[in-house]
Amino acid sequence: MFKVIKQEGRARRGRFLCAHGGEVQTPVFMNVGTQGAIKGAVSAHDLKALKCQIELSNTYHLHLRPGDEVVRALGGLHKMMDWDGPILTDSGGFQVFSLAGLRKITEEGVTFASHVDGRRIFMGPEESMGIQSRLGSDIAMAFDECVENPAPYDYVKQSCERTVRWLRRCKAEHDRLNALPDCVNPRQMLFGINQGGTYEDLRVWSMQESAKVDCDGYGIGGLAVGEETAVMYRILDVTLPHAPEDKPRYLMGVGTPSNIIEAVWRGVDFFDCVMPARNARHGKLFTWSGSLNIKNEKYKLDERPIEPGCGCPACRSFSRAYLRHLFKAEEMLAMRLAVMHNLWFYNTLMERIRDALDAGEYDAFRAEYSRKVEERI
RNA sequence: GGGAGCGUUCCCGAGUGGCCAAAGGGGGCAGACUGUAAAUCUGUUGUCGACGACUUCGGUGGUUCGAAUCCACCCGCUCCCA
Repeated sequence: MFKVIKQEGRARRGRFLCAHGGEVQTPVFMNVGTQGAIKGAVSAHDLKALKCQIELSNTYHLHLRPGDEVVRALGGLHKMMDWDGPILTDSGGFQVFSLAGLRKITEEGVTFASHVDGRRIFMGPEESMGIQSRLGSDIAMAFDECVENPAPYDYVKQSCERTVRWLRRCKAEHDRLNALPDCVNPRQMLFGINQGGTYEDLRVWSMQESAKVDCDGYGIGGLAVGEETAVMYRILDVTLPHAPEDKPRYLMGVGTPSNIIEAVWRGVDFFDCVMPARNARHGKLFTWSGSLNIKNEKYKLDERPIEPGCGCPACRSFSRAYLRHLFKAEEMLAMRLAVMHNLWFYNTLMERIRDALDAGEYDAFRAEYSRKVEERI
């Protein structure tokens, strides 16, 4: 399923096999399409043109709309959105965090007030697995609690212990569902999730316990939720040595280009983040020499592409000045082009990370770009 | 020709004696955004040698301790009747 083909320090260059789309080259960035579409009017077909290897969707959102039974009736998520590559579904654990004002947590699971219509919905490990099974994704994420930061030690301890108990329930239910004769995707895999906030002992414990459950990969959750970047890196430093070597590690929801470069260095293989798409919608675009706000007045007459030499659909044809105009005029095309640029940038970033690892020059790559991509141009 | 209104800072538009450099939108300028309740949110937007000062509410003159607010005339615009 997963094979590390080259290693430099803790950084890994690998290959991962999925039911759909064949081999995934890692390190990889998964492009986020929460509701089965990338926000900004970008389709699965566009993702292909943007060098996307894996798409990510959300259990909670698709359960609310259109409903996982509807998706199943439509032949599963791949068929519905016409994407034949791998799909990872997030379990809804992040919504336990982001919809904090609208939920209640017990050992059984979490009761949410739907943000769509306010109705009560219950989701526990079994429910999340059931929904993800009906969606037919290639990778299901375990149902966890993404704890806010900061949070007291005692709460984080009890929460991450419960997340481990939930993982065992997820695993049992996942195996049962995959064996059913009418399973949408019987080759669906399951990733466990490490939690523990900013407490190193809890992180290590969580990783060790999760590793005892036979998962296809392990997510590192609950990071980049307000803590200092240095704290996130330290958690990766102390936690990843306890993750199984032969399974992929997925740093959930992270992050900036620099975060990714640094996390790869610490042994992470999978990433996802709303940042490239959301920032693009808001006019912040990434380049190899830093980020820029295309809405700024200084681009009014700038006839250069966002990034000279970039091969994305926006840069191949359009100027900064035109893109700025489209943003100012609130044309949909502005967001679409901007999102495509940022996703292309992220997917290209991963490509270059892989190339550097293949060449055994990752340390040099990291030294050159980790700081540079954070600058403001 | 007769009658009734209106003119506010880039725009629209509140304000009808002091608490008004003047509400609220829009527009402009800038910032934030990390497993997406986000095409969202925040700041700022008269000038300056700036915890104070100066200029501004069509124009001019007046009343008043004090005027965007009251009075007179003038300019411009709108509507109704002829």
